[in-house]
Amino acid sequence: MKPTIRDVAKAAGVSIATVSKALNGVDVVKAETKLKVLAAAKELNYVPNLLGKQLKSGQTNMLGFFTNSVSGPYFYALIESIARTADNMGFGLNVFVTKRHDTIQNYLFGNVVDGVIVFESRITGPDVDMISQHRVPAIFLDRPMVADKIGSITFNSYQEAFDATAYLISLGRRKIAYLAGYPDNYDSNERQRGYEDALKKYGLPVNKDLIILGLFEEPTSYSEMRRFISLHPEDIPDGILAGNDISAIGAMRALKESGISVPQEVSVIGFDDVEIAQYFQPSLTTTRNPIGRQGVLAVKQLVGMISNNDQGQSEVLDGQLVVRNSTTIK
Amino acid sequence: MKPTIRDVAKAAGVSIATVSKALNGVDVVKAETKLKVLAAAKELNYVPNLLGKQLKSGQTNMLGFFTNSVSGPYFYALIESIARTADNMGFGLNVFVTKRHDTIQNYLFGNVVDGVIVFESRITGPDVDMISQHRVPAIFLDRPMVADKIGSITFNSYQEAFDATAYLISLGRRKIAYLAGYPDNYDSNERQRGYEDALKKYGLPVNKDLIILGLFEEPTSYSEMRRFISLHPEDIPDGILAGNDISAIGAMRALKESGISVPQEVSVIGFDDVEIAQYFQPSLTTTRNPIGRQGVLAVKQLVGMISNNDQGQSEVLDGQLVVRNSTTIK
DNA sequence: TTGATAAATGCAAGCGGTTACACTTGAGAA
DNA sequence: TTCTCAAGTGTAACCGCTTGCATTTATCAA
Repeated sequence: MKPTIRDVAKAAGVSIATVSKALNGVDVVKAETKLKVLAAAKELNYVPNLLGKQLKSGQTNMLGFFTNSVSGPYFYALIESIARTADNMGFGLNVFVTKRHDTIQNYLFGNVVDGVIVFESRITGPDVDMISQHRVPAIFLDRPMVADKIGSITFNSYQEAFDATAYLISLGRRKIAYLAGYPDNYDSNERQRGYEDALKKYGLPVNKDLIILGLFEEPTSYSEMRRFISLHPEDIPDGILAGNDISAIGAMRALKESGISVPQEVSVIGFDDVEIAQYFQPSLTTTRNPIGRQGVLAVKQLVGMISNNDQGQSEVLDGQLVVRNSTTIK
Repeated sequence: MKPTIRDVAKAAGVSIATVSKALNGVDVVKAETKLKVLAAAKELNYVPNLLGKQLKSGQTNMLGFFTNSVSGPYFYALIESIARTADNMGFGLNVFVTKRHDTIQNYLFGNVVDGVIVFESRITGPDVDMISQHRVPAIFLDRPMVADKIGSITFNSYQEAFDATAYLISLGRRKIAYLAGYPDNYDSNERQRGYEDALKKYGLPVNKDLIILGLFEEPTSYSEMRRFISLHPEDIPDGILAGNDISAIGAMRALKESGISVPQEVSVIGFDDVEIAQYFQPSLTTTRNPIGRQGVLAVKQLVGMISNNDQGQSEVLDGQLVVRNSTTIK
């Protein structure tokens, strides 16, 4: 059986209280005793049961990451930075990809994490109320939000889309499509809003037929793009603003297969600047979103709320257009 | 304060034992009482503290995933399938990306997970002994391994590399380079062994100069490939077996920049068939490794060990060559 | 009505730790 | 020698839950 603190106490010939103090560096134990305890612990390969510790202390030193998906390069860049930062700050990371709402609740409020990072559209209003009520510090990544012990780190999607669209227009593109993401996704909608406002600003018509539903995924973007091309063979746009990079890649594949040249006939812009964007042929013009920074800031703000009782705040990160070879002047 | 089982008991006018039984479906409680308890629990927004539960029951219903990296498309495909399968089987997932060895030990043996999936070269012999001793069920993904309550799910890297190399030879390629991964990585070494054995089998020389260190990463593969080209401009290989897909992509980028055509002058084969391989231009010939299946099987075997006391076993998955446009006959 | 039996419920121990507080010990002062 | 006090150690309560077993209540036959 796994040794407990009692086994160590017995082996060292002291009480469990002394073992606890010796092991946790509470410096009231005599140096000699401490050595005895340490030796006994090592001898038995003792590793403390964290559950006992956590139950007693009310802290788990664990962060939760709740998400509805973990697929796509955006997410792995995000998880990477969250996991690494959490580790650096002395926290472990729990990743929950469940779709079951009751499971989410159980983990969210089951004292299994000290705080949560949320990218999960199924966590809605009532849940947020519960989060407040249970006083679980939370950071939202998929929408701006601020309340007691609740904050957010989001991108400036509206402005980025506005600028990217304006850039396409400056290249002489006049018929620009938007490849939308999930219908109720905040970023996708903000990007669409920025796209439409830019069109208006420069006197171009806003045409709902040019909104294509790519759902942030390659296959969908590819097939919807193909469908669009076959439906309007004479009426191809000369610019595409894709909801994210992988979506842009799907669109470009469809264009290529239809013999339409990128960037000459159609210029394409993505979002995020995920790793593959620069390696792709043609390399992708995109808005670089500081994904890694989003993860870092999320963890830092969260840990601040947990450890220093900080207030939550809504931070908005600016992206930056990176011009590569998928866009050119018309 | 967060309500506890005592609060619910008080509100429902019963004992905590009854609350526990009512809430956990132990069907000895009277229907009427159960209703009262459920109502009180809902009224108070009661969510049980999982730590108490876990400490008492000795089960956490959590799986741990220990890895040294989470970057690259291989890992996110893996995490995705692990997380999803774990969820389907009623387990949560803890992801540990820490480099700190003592942290690994604390989490690994701190009763915070019921079993672990390991892709982490820093977990070596002594740790494995500890794992056995602490009786933590474990699955290794980065090396074959079998012992009591320890199993593995790996790829048939040797055979896959042998076949891929043989395929390049069948296309008339005679000077084939191997773009190696991490030096002490099992898969990378197995692939190299298969590559070398195929060369020997078909009477081609094995030349250590043709082993290029790509480290499984795009930038390294790109720069090492460039370096190779500039050092031996007259002596470019006509085939490249890359340690993984992203590495192949790096090599192709370098070749393209040097004006060397793929697949005509140099044919390139990757490993894994990650999502991007099919979308890339030229689309990548590669060995499809069932990454998703690796994750699924890992979780299933692990849960079998946890719940049914199954024996650990070493499962080896076969890959399959997928021919696309990065290879052609010479 | 009473007793036997079954159905519900409650008491209390215990999971493995931490920690307030009480206790023991020994050194130095009176 | 006796007292005081600091240093070191130990006792026991507690964190929130589950569960074996004792106890209470309900049911029904005699």
